[in-house]
Amino acid sequence: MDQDIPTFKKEVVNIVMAIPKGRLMTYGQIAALAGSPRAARIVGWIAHFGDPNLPWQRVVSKEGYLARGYPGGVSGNSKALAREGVIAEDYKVPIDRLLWWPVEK
DNA sequence: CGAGTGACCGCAA
DNA sequence: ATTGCGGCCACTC
Repeated sequence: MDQDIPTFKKEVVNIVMAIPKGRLMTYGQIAALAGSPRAARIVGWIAHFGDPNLPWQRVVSKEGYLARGYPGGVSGNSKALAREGVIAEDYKVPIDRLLWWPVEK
């Protein structure tokens, strides 16, 4: 199907929207799945001007640190995650065991 | 049309 | 370990 350059953006949105509750994903991961492993910045840009309806709260940095531009700051992000059962300690989440992979076995 | 920015990541020194 | 820079795509001025 006319993937027609589905616009990297569309891919990112699709992936983020597919993140299950209680799971986390990193910008680099999403960017890589979208087609560019180095376009993590674009993912961040999309988060700001893309679709605010997507669970960006489940999207964190490589080490598990919450995003900076999130509405309310990391505090709002950590609270949103806590609501889903994700324990954010020191504005950081145990991504090591909560990191979700789409092709994950 | 050209340049700059952006919620990041990876490598080099 | 920390600091600094480049890179990628899309959008705004």
